[in-house]
Amino acid sequence: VTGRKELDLTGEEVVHAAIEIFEAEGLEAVSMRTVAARLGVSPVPVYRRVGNKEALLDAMADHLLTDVVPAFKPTQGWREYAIEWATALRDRLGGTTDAWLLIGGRRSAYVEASKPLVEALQAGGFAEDAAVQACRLLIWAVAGFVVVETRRPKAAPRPRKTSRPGGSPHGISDEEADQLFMLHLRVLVGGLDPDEQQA
Amino acid sequence: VTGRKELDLTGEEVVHAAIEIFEAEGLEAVSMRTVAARLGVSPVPVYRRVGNKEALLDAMADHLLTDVVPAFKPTQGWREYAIEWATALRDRLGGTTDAWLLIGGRRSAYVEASKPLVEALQAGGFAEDAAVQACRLLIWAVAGFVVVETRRPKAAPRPRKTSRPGGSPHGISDEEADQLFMLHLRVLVGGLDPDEQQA
DNA sequence: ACCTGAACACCGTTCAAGT
DNA sequence: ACCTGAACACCGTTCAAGT
Repeated sequence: VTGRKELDLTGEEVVHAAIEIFEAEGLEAVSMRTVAARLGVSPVPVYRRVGNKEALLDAMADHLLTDVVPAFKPTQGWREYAIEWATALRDRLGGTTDAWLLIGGRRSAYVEASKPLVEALQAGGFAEDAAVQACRLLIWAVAGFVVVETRRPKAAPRPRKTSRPGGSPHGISDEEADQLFMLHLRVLVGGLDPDEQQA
Repeated sequence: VTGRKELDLTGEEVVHAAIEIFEAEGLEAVSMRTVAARLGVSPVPVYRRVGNKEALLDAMADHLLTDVVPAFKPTQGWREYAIEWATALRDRLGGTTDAWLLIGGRRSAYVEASKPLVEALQAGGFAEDAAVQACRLLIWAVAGFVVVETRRPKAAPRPRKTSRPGGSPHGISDEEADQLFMLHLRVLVGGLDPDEQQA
């Protein structure tokens, strides 16, 4: 076996520090320099552990979706579990102000969280590919809700035109959005059928 | 009437220049400085027209969703139109590499594009609030697809770990994703009903 | 070997002149 | 009035010393 060098700074620690900054101050406060500063080192060791900022964001996205979905209890039906699963995912992504910025375009981040749902669907009679497809549909539903409904934090420093006419005539409130999300899930889950070959 | 000063640089021109850079080189190439340079001026006039970068991105998002959806032809049913509408929106958002970055969190950008669909749904028997809700569901479906399936451009400069195990065991191909998007729309549209009070 | 300090080429934004 | 040049406080990233 090769000897493992003893390091006082691990990649884990770097990601952890980045997540702390992210949860406290939002994604734009996360920089290679602020992460390094929080760890009390220069930027160089951070680069040595995580490679570059893109890789750090990848790792943060993975971390964010670790252990978020509930376990599948065989006593419950797959439809019930699918709704629980999607709601847990939404709560996680909607809970942090700009989690969607971190998660968008990083399909691989969903892989771990998907596994219990895919298994539950297979237990419910879905073929493997159909289960994967159904899971993807639910991911889209969650991601769409989060990306559209999560407002980005603002600073409002110099608005040239105070209010555009027609600014939000078709808006809905937060509680309505919540109920509507549940409706979306019910329509989607209700429309899925293990016995129907899809796509 | 107050006299209108004659200007050789308008807010329109600024947004147009920004959109050109965005479509050619992606969102990260759009900076107040690159936009100014393309217009042959210093950053200051750009700030004078659009306020700040956040406001420029808002205007770009509005611009991106202008005139993208087809008109509703009364000969067609609302279900058919809803699918056409969502597909047009998806093509627009998926066509530019990181349009979702621009569109995420900016609910107001969807308002104009939503109007024809809301009208079509009302013509199909939906009450106004039910039509707005159904439209929102479709926006989520489109946004979710785009935000998850659109890969971000990469540079791959210094990957510390070449491949994580379990990288994408549950991935699907692009064509599958397209067909799956259509399935998503059919399930969603099929589940909508003007006569059912929802939410 | 691994760190720090300094540097390079950028950002968003604003200030003090210039015309 | 509106521009430009320069500046401030940041970025991501890398280089040349230092230990």
